[in-house]
Amino acid sequence: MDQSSFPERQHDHEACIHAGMAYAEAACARRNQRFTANRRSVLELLLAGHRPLGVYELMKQFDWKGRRPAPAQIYRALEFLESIGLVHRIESCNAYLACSRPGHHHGTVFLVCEQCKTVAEVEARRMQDSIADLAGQTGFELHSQVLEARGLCPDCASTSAPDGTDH
Amino acid sequence: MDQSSFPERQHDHEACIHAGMAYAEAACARRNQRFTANRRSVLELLLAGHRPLGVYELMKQFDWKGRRPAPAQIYRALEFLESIGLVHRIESCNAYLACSRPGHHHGTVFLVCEQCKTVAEVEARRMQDSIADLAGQTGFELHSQVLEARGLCPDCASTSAPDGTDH
DNA sequence: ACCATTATGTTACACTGTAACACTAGAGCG
DNA sequence: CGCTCTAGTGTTACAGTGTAACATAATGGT
Repeated sequence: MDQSSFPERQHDHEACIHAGMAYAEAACARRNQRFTANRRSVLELLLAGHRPLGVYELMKQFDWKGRRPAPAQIYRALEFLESIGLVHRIESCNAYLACSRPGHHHGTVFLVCEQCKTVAEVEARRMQDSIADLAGQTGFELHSQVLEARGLCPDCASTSAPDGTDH
Repeated sequence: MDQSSFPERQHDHEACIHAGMAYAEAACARRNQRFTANRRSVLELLLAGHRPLGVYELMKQFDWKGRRPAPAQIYRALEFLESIGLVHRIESCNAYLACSRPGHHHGTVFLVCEQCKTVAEVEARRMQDSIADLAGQTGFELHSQVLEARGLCPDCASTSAPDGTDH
């Protein structure tokens, strides 16, 4: 199998952090909203973590004048970042992930590795179309979707089945 | 639009409760596992509720010799019922739903109404195939999927846009 | 009857999420 | 500059979700 096509392997982490911060600046400017220290810190932690982080994890990492913020602080930043498409909530993890491709966050599927906890975000127009068809056929008015696959990323799949009988 | 095809409209509630209980009996017998009072009660509540119920809701409804069970009690029953495919966890609701079609619970999508909270469970082989393809192409070893659509069921969509401009 | 296994009853606690309210920083304006 | 309005913050308190651990009870097999 061509594991090199797995998204987590081919992206430039520094670049995506930078792109994320830059996109956030631009998006806020465009909407006349403020990219405050609080929001900036949460986004930086998520971009650096590069996997879904729970709110407590964020709180612990939040080195903030010697004190720790309350949950509400974090949730507010997350809600804001989600609203401009820079952060996704991964429902099956109760955790939040920085979007790796700001500006292209429509109809994506999250491939969640149950072992190393990394998440790949892949475009899935066919699934998007399928679910829209399904809604249309049944008269359901679609607002949003939760599309998450759980399993093992190529790295973990190969190490947990090193004899080659990995399927 | 043909709203009569929306699954929630065309099923026989009494029959699905009965089928669920009967299926549970059979599944337990087949596996030499016990269908205890605890498990039976939780399944009955879920079948009767016919929408996703949180653990606290279940606990409150659990009229059980004048006392209330602790969460662990409920979680144990839910875990068991999920393992034999009679209950699904709806991730985007943090709640549990009795399977409306016991024995056919593979590759289904849940259509969650954000207004009346009902959930329709529809077969979606195309989405199943798409996600399997996606995993195959990227070398991801797929274990399970979370496929949930959020929006308005036909009833709620029509009442919230009675002038016909519902999209 | 005995033992092993499975499930229950219970306590306690950790994580996740929200409501409410007082306070502060910025933006707009006279 | 000072006033006012708003968005965002800092904080407390609490509600909901989920698990660990351990003692007890019920069942099944020999």
